[in-house]
Amino acid sequence: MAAEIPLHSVKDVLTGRSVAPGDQVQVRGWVRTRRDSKAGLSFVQVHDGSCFDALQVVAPGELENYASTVQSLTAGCSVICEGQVAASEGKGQSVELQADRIVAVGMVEDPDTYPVPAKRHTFEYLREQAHLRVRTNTFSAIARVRHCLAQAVHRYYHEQGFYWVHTPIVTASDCEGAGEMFRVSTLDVANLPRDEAGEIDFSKDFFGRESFLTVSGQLNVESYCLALSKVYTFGPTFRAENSNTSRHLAEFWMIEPEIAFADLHDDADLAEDFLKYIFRALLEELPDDMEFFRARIDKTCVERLEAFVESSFERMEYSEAVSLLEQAVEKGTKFEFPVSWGVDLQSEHERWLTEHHVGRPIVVMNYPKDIKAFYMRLNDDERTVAAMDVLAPGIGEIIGGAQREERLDVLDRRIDEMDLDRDAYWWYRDLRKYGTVPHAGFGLGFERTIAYATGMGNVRDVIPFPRTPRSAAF
RNA sequence: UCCCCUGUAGCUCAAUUGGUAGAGCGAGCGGCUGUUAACCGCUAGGUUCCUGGUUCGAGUCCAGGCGGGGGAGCCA
Repeated sequence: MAAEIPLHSVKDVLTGRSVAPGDQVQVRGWVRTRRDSKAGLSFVQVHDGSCFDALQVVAPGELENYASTVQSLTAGCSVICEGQVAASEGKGQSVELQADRIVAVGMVEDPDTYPVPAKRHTFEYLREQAHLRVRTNTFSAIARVRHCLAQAVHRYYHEQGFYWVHTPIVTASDCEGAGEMFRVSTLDVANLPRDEAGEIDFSKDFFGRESFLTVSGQLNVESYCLALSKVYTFGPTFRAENSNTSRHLAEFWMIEPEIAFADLHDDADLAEDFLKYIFRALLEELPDDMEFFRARIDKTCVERLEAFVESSFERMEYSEAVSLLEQAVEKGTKFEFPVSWGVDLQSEHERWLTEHHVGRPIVVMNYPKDIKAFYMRLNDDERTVAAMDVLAPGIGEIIGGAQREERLDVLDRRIDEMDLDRDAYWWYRDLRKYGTVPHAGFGLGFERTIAYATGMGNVRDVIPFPRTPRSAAF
């Protein structure tokens, strides 16, 4: 693999950014298809992940390994190609590579059983081939979108003066209260230590107490917020809920900003500005990939995002949402579940609001206190808390957030009302004793965001190796 | 966890009232062509998810299990 010939990505060659027709270049990648022409040449589509399109490599019959190797190339083979960049004689691409050397680095040992040949596959099948599905158009595009959005998240917060805080993955307290948790233990499950009462003795466990994988970085990040003012987390989150839906994963990534000296309206403003920023970045940076999603996955995804970044979120009080739904019922809309003030909105209600009533994302604010978490700030009406959900068409709840209860006496009252243990929250309560301030934040599900942006219908297809109940292959 | 649907060739699916397995795509070979969802021909490819039951006979009917999908709940 001598290096006299400069290596370039497929993207370099196709965009002409650092390569011009006539240049000698080397390109490395994987074969998507090969088409032979008995005029004595073959066309090999080579992709390397650098962009959506593959590079057409023209292999003349004069290559010394033409018959022995080039004509045996099939989908999935890895190759190194050297040659001259040239304007294409055919339709479908502006430039191509006129190869004078093609090295097969790794052949596909049995093309008949290669799991992802160049043909249509269902997403369900490709989930079982998660190690190879990224070689397809769809999944390589998803990988690039995921990267683009992740980079945009960090760039946005960095530019806005936020600090990225690495909250712990392992949590040794059970006070997070956001759902079922995965236990982390080094105890021998076949021989558990017991105390005198016969209970499992977790003091013998690795951390000297029960420990779990985090279900949210929020409580921890609040402590950093009350010193650094603007912070966020972006990392993996784990929920052991037995949820079997297209929008739940047992392991997913969540972005949780937290801002000090801020109320619920500041929180909603941040959510809106933030989402617009990352979607604008996606539209600008990956037009080819987004065009693919528009053409093959969801015809409306691009116009939806374009409208999203130009319009403002609909904002609505919970009470207003309930009366709208009640009016809809009076006018004949059928819901499976009844609506009345005090009950949580069902999926069908959220869908009606965001898809049917306003047709774009909507922020619902100030929910009844009895259906929300203890740390959400009690409003002056004493019956609602400063909570918000951002609902998106097709996905449902994409953001859940709140202004936090900063008053220790009210927080303690709420902890007691919900039958929780004040001592377990001692350090969280400390934050209210020592220089407390109004503050707020939210959690954005990263996979739901990607699904919304691309029109992909299942979050299992926008994370490389999905973990769901009864499924942790790969 | 609950409700509904589903499991046949590498993949996507057919198979009449229960009667002994078929197509397209993919793959291999050949033909044709600066090709590009290529096209034409030929060939290979099956423990019909598993276990048990009914029957002369089960891909088909019944029971249980396992896997997959959609919806609900929980939530992001």
